[in-house]
Amino acid sequence: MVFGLDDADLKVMLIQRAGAPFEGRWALPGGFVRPDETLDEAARRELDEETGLKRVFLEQLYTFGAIKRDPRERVISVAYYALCNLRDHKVQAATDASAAAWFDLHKLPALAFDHDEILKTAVERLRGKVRYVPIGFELLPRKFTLTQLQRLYEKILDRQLDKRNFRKKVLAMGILEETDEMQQGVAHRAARLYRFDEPSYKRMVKQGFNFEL
Amino acid sequence: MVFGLDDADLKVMLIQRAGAPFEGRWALPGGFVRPDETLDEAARRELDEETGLKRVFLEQLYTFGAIKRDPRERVISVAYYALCNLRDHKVQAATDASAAAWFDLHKLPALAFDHDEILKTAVERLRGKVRYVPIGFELLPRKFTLTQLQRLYEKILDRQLDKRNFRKKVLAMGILEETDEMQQGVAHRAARLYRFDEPSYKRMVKQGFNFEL
DNA sequence: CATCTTAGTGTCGCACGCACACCATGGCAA
DNA sequence: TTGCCATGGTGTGCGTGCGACACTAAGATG
Repeated sequence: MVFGLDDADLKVMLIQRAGAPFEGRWALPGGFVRPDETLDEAARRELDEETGLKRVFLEQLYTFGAIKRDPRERVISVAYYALCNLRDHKVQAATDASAAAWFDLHKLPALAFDHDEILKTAVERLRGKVRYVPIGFELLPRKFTLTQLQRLYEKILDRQLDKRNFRKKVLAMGILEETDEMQQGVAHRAARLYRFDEPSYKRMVKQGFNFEL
Repeated sequence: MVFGLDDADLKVMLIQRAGAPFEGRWALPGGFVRPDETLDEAARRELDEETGLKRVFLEQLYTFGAIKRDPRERVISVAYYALCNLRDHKVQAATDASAAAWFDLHKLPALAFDHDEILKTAVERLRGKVRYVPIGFELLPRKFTLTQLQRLYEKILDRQLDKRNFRKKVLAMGILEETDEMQQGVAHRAARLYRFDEPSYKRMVKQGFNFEL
């Protein structure tokens, strides 16, 4: 699964199946593992082939092994999910002619196979993980405003957060680096841009720091 | 992996390999998935076959897919872990003559294949999960004392906890049911036995309750 | 220059987490 | 029977972090 943040909304990329079974239905991108590659490598290769994305966050989710998942034959799927932002990474449609599109998580079509279940598992994982691991930053451009960050967390957690408390907390963690750049081209007061300070985050984790939002 | 609590220590069950490769080395129990069973079913069947355990907590952990994990051929392993207590469930050695034994997590031999890595992943998961999901109770007998519960958490989290604060917190959650039974056959004041109140825990979760220790 | 939109900032009360020490109980041995 | 020993069981006070809450600042636009 590829999750992306499109200014306002959290979206997932689906591709439309060209052949049977489930012809015309939307499905999660995927493919088969080759004998000479690890699962991680296979996931990265498929991601690249179907979306052109490289060097994004990618993590194994869960392995689905129901017997009749695929009506043709027994298939076991090791699901992975990736996070990216749609600004820095232009996502190209898959090269093999099948249609690809971003879908808002609240407006999903019926999916092929057991992909509804897989997607649901991924959203739960994302929702659980985003609170105590700073993976949310993967969805934002490298430089972002605090308001963007807050909107992101509001989307994922599905509830409103208080602006002052949010800023206070996230700044107090000391994992954001203030840049001297400001937002450009907005029709109101420009906000300051921040950067996620990964090295100092990692240093702090080693000393027992616990990210939590 | 099968984790068990043996009064004092958290242990894992290993079996000694009878044949090549890694003959004589200790390894995690496991086996192959059959065409007519799901992954969960396969995990349960193997667990039963190798330890006689039924109806215990069992959960998928992670899928390991490095290329040369098994020197013979490409094998992808979907790892599961189970929790049980060694009092209520008598664990019998595997029927197929291979030796089985419990090992303290701090005194492990070198394991076959990449089983060290798998086990390490499981311990991390257990350590992370035990704090916000009440799976710790799976390792205790159905009725247990608060001190037993505390010892368990101290083992898993690997640090000392304050008795008064621990009791206060865990009792305040309202997920423990006080029984009218007392500990038997101890050479000091007997402690009261408690039971994990799963129905009321589930009810509370539905209303937004968050277990956390 | 008025208006509009978002940026950015501080306080206070409360609840929770943590540190901390003593009496109760019951078995056992002298 | 009595003393001893080991563990069970209990409350308070302090500090910190969390959540609720509203107004001024800046910059673009017409």
